[in-house]
Amino acid sequence: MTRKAVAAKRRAYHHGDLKNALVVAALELIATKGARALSLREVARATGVSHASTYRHFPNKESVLATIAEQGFRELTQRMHNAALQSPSDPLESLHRVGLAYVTFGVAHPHHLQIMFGDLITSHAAYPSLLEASSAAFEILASCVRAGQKAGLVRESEERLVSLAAWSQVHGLALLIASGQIAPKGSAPLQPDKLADAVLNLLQTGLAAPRQ
Amino acid sequence: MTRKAVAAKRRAYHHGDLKNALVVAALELIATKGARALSLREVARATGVSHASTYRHFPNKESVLATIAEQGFRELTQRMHNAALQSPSDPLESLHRVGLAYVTFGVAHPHHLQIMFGDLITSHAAYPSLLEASSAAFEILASCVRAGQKAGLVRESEERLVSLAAWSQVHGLALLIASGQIAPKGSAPLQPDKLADAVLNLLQTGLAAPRQ
DNA sequence: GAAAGATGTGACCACTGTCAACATAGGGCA
DNA sequence: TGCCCTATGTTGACAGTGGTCACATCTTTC
Repeated sequence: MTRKAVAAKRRAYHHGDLKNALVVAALELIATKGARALSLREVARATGVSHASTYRHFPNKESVLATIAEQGFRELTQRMHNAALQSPSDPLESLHRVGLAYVTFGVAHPHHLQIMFGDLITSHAAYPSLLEASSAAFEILASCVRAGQKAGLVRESEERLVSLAAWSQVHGLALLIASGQIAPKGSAPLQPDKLADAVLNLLQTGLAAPRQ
Repeated sequence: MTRKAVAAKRRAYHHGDLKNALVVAALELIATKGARALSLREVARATGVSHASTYRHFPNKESVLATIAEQGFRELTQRMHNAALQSPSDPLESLHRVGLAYVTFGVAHPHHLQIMFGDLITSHAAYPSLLEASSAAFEILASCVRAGQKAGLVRESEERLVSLAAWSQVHGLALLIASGQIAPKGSAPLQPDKLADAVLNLLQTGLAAPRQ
């Protein structure tokens, strides 16, 4: 039997690698109907499998959400990493690009963001690999800050504080945009990326007016 | 019959003002078991009332959450308002205090924050009074920014952008703290308010190192 | 080829949000 | 006073959910 035939057989075997199939189906449903509306039974139905089979691959619903969150963090990390690479010689520019990448991700995948940061997952600590994935994302940003400090371009306060400030800035912006909580008064709907660009500039230079 | 007696009678009538009682019970449950775990039936049980009675006062579960979110925004507004009043002559200081108040609220009521900004409420637009309450909160911050600009202490970019930057900064920080997503590597658990203080200072002065 | 283990299934449980039919208490009107 | 109407609360039902269990079926291994 050729390797291909074996693979085909394994695929046919009671349903192929169900675990992945389930996650994929879940992602699809989430993208259309939102994270909160997700039901394991519907995922199973969409995959053409009985609802109980899910429990052969995940201990419970939360753990499939954790898997999805983890994937989200990994993609986010990837995007931020790529962004940082684009201007290796200019840490401030890197920081800016990384922030943009974060916001862009959030705008593109608002539901994913909800799973990653909402309260659907009771305790992230219960999923070590999830924790690790989210740390990796944070680490990208932190390393940009460190590089900037080494180059004398970023303020010399404790690195963790500076990173945290940058993180919460982009995090807050992404969430506000993703949850549609923007533009209180009737105003031209600014493009998210222009908005992010402007806010990130302010993050760099500060809100206070420059002293004359 | 005195007005008091009438009120007392109305209170006794079939259960007093159930609507409020339900909201109070819901808040209590949320504070202990989290927003996601809330069930209308449990709320009814805690109030000592049949499970369907809720539907005499709210069209559905989401609308009781919307009521709670609205209350949250009103309290948040109150807190920010008080904070701003504490240093009426110094807009930058006001801004700082308002930000602190926001974060403090989030730390004190993380579950409330989830209801206000999470995806439990599908569309805020469906609840005009909720929308109004959240705008009021934002408006406090915006007015601080305006005052600062008038005094020449805050950067003269478009006011909405500056407000948005400030908003997303405190919002992001509050959410990160509230969701326990802080301090990636084993490190001294900084006090949330000290953290907020430092981050808000950075917001004022910017991340970039001052030019020599 | 048989035993052992992994994977999928159907029946079942307790629970939920929501609805419709019914019960009851009070306010307004004769 | 007595009666009806309406607002409020109750009971019972329905469909859908997360989760568990004993059982069936396929694969691997010896």
